[in-house]
Amino acid sequence: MPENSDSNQTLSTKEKITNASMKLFSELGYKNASVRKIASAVGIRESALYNHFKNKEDIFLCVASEIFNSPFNNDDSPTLTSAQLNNPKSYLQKFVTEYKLVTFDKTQESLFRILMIELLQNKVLREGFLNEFHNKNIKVLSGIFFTLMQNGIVRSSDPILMAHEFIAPLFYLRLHVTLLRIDNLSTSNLSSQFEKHVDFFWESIKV
Amino acid sequence: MPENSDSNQTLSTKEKITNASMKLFSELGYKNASVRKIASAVGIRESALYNHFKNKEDIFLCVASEIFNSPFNNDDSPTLTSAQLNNPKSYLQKFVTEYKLVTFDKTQESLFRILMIELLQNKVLREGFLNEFHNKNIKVLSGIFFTLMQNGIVRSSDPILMAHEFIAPLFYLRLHVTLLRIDNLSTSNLSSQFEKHVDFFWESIKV
DNA sequence: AGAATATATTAACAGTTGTTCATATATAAT
DNA sequence: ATTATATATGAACAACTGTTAATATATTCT
Repeated sequence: MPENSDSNQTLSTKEKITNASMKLFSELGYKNASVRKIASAVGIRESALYNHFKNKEDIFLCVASEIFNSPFNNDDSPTLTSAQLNNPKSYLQKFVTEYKLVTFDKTQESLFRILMIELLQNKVLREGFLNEFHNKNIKVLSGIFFTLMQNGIVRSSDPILMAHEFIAPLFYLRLHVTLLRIDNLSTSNLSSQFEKHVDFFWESIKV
Repeated sequence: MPENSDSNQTLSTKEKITNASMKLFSELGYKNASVRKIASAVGIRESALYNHFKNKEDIFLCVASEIFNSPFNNDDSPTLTSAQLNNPKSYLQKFVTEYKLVTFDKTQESLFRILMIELLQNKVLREGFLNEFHNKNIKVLSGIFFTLMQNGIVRSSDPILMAHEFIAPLFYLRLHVTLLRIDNLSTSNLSSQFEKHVDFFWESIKV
């Protein structure tokens, strides 16, 4: 039996629930997204939810589990190839392009909203944020900057500090975009700032 | 009649309510901080709250109004004195010291938590964040960078971009500290990063 | 002193919450 | 076709929500 999750029609009830929950959690937060709201968004009664999930928290965990396995973390090669060593700025540009893509992707935006809404109230999300979002990025980037420093391509400094300085404006930008989009405000000004950041940063570290 | 708000004893009931509410809102968020929890934290019944505030939202607005009139925004002279022109790095250091102070201040931390918890769900807070937190800082800083550029003290670039690059790591750092402190984790590593940011940034822009 | 005002309490309200149960209706397996 | 399984429904539950009303107790004013 075809259990597709793609187009529209042949979605299993369980998938419909997670989709509707993702939307409602990202708009209302955990507490305000009641099981009745979720159920009616799916088109069933609230008691029917319990045939697919143990309870409300189970639904949330199912949605939240998607937050940290972004496409972002997988295809990032943690080591520099010699080709990338020859053009380090373009490597940073590629990183930022990916980051920008995630920022403007609809699904990733919903997940990011959930993360930000519940970040201060949910320990699991906090740990995921620090480990998967922050530390993983810092580790990858600081490794790259370390190599670049050793080869005399960028100025000598603390690689971890440099990674922090590189990632922080991207995160800040992503949050900014997310906030504007909630109120349907234009983000065209911010869109180009991703690339400008790379330019500025490269000017800051190139030797 | 002495209506002090300082030490401990002679707090008016209204002040007790706002204090308890600030604590509960910052720990639980708006929805989870019920009027009964607030009342019992003060030591009265929930109905007595309505002698001091119109409703729950009124309490929240009273607390939230403190978020954006931080000591931070007032004594910041928006123009550079000639003395500051002679030592521009120390001006940035002063800015960051202030930012760091606010980050580790207990009251400001509670208010920042409330802001971050409700940011994505409360339009007023979103607007306050963008206007009072972001735009005001960008305006002050970009003005300074503009002057420094004109005097050939820092490298030529977009002053607004430069302000963004300067403020983003500070915000990211503040969020990071806030998250760690929720779980009573050590922030000693991060504490020194504020100063390191100034050093790194100054190296990035000095001509 | 007594009158007036401010602030507290108890009780109740209507609505919402997450969850469970018995039961009905589809779908699949034999 | 009959049985078994998965999934839906409607009703109910206890707990909690913000808020109001009637009433009691302090505090302040004259």
